[in-house]
Amino acid sequence: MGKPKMTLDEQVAYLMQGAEYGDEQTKQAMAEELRERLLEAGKDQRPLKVYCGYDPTAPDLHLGHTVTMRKLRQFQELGHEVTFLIGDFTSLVGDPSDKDSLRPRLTNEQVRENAHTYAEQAFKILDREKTTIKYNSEWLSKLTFEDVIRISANFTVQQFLTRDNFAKRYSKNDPIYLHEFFYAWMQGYDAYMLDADVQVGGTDQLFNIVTAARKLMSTLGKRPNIGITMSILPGTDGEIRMSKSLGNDIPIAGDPSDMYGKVMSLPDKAMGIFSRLVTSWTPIEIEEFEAHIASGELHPKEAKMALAKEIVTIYHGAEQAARAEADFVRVFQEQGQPEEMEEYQLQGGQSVLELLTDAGLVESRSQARRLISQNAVKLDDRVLDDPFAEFPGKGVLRVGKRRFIRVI
RNA sequence: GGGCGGAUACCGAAGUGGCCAAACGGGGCUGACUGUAAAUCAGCUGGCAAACGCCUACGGAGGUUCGAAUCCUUCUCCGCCCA
Repeated sequence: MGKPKMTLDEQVAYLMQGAEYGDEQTKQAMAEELRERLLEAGKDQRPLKVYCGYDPTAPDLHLGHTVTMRKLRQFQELGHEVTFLIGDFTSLVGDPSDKDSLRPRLTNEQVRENAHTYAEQAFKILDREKTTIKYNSEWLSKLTFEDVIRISANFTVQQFLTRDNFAKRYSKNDPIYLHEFFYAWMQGYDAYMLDADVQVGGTDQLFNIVTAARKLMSTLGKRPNIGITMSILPGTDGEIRMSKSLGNDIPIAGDPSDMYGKVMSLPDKAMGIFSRLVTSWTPIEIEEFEAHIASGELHPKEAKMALAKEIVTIYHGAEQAARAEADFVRVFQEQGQPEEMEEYQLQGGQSVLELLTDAGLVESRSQARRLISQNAVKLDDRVLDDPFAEFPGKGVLRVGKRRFIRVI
């Protein structure tokens, strides 16, 4: 993979990068266990089996979704076997941390379709050739009630209540549904069926991976998997978990310039975590990156530009990334306009408001009015402040900071 | 099975008959400043309408009232207590 051979310790550092367990001891323990497993695998000349489960209900992928994919990718680079598990069965239950768990049940077709979208995006990061895609309904749907009871008898309610998410809700008298316990249960069973050496997930999966899965695996006579739980990527506000519904996400399918711009709008303090979670930089490179910023050698703006370029490159390629950067410089540093933009064919007699709506630059006429009254609409640097005036003519129309269209 | 409490906009959370498209905080957007950073300041944040306004919206369905997020009935869901 073009990466120089790493020593065992370097590998451990690389693979543990961005992992977070809430306490240092668990982290040390997991790192140590990973080290041993890597050593052993090396001796036996076998790759580790690594997997991460994905819920096929989220169709619009953003950078936050890619954190675990990056981690899988790193394992691939080091020659390990990766399974991209679609939780088609699990998604019927819904993750306890997911408030939206009452959403309508997806049809098999929708699941397949979402899974496909997911995988396609994932292959911008993962090596397609080295990735196995599986669906957990393959084994979960075959379990009998008897199987479930028998396995469940190895768990106590108290064990489940150690999960922070449950413990909190329990003490707050918020509902905890019985079936939610089975989310962790099923995840453990997946790990068992996949013979997983390593399971990757977000920190919100800590319990599922580290407690439930390990317990279930050892109960059923397998070696417990090692959990790599990744820090949660914050959104563009730099604080709160990236999420589409919070509006602070950076979609990965969108326009390269927009993506570049969104990264640039991150608070400086978020650069570290972004570099660790969503770039392909090595721990050493990241260390240098941060050291240079800290020492003042690298201006934070330059640093962020490098970060933005790196991230855009991953999804759109070097050429597009360079173009996005050039656009950014032109538009925001030199007050110019992007090199390329969509075009809109002017029709005679349209008002400013009509044009904005028709060109799809706004979500509603009300929003368009608001923007106009906020002086956010400009045609070639001239503010258009009357929504009902006839649209003046050809030129570059700009709405807010980043929406451009060429009116022809 | 019984008693009590609860369900509010993107999220959290006020509001207990008109002044409620709904306080406040977060998030988002816009403008100023700037490095599309932080900090700060100002504004906006359901839809339609040139406008008067109109429509949709406080879990669902009915009802009382000139008028309901607010009162009543009922249904769904949740929590607590008792059994």
